Amino acid sequence: MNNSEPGLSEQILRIAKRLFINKGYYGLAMREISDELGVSKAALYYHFKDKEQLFLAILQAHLEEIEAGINQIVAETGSSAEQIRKFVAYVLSQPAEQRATIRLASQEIVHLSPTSRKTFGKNYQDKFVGKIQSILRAGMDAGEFRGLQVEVATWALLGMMYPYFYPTHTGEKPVPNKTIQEITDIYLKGIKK
Amino acid sequence: MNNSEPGLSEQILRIAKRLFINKGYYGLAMREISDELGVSKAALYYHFKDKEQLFLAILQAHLEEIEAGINQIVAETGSSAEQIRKFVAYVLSQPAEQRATIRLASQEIVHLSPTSRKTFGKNYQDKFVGKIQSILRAGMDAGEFRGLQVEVATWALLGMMYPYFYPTHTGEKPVPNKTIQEITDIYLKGIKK
DNA sequence: CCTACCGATCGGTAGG
DNA sequence: CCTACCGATCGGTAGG
Repeated sequence: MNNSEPGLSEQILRIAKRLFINKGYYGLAMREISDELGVSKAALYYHFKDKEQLFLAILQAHLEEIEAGINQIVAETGSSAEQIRKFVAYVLSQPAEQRATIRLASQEIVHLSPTSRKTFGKNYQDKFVGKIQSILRAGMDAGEFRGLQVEVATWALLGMMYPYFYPTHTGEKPVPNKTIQEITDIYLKGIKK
Repeated sequence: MNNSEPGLSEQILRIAKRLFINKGYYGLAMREISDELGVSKAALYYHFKDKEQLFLAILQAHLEEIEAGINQIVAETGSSAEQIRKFVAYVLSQPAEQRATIRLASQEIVHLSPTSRKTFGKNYQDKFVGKIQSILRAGMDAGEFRGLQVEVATWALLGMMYPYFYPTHTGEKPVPNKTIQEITDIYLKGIKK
């Protein structure tokens, strides 16, 4: 028999994601999640081994979403500059909570166990940062961009988007198109030959 | 009689700063600070009302240091582009711990009481973000930079430096001069007319 | 009475 | 999945 209900695991992930974003890893008690869901705290531990694994599941799901987005852009789009433009638009057009999840990851991984940190760090590099590096490297090889240190160029781009990953910065409102365009213009103008 | 000893208050601030950077606001127990200093935990509460006030004192001191640095640059330097160049060099040439303090502030203020958050937020704007805004606005008015949204241009600059505020990113090593130069080049090329 | 603390313990809460 | 709990540790404060 198919279960048409949302499934508690998914509900936990959804609520916990919102709460982790607003309160941080240590700032959120497991109790708050169960209370909002109207279940016991022990119920959370039935679906997730511990707090760390719940947190990682949230980050992992988000990482795979982003990876899919980037892969699609790279597959569909022509020039490296156009790929960068699409990438920035894609990320900054996400709802505030999705944007905040990227910040959550880079901000709170220090609080995880060395093993989890290493595993997630590798995924973060493979599915996200590395993809951007590849786009930039291709653009440099093609003579589209200047010959910069690829890592420096990568982090310059990610850094420019970072302020919009803070809920306090934009509130719950979407990033205006004009802002997205100006950010992209500054960056591309800055790295183009 | 002058007291030539360092003074416990200053020692607390120094140690706590390093620990807050590595463990975050909730991740650091007051006990850990007192243990490293070889004093009792109660001694901390003699010098600082509570954990929040200790944390704020650290951020406040750092903010005033940065403000002084920016003020000096603005006073000494000619063109807006040159001021930006000096500002980036000044911030990224700081030791890793100093760089990490800026990240600490923007990352952990959410965990403070609304009153503290508001007060510090105003100072952060007045002594740091607002100063950069002024430089960029002056550069735009003088026709040195393109006509961009000043806030967008400000956060693009701060964002580009942000990755170097993470200890994990550069380790304890200083930011290489070549990297500082490339970051500045990308940004200035991007906003110049 | 003051300063600069200490040893011990308070009420609550964390993850499990 | 729940009720009923645990070991430990948290920030903060008592008297002296």
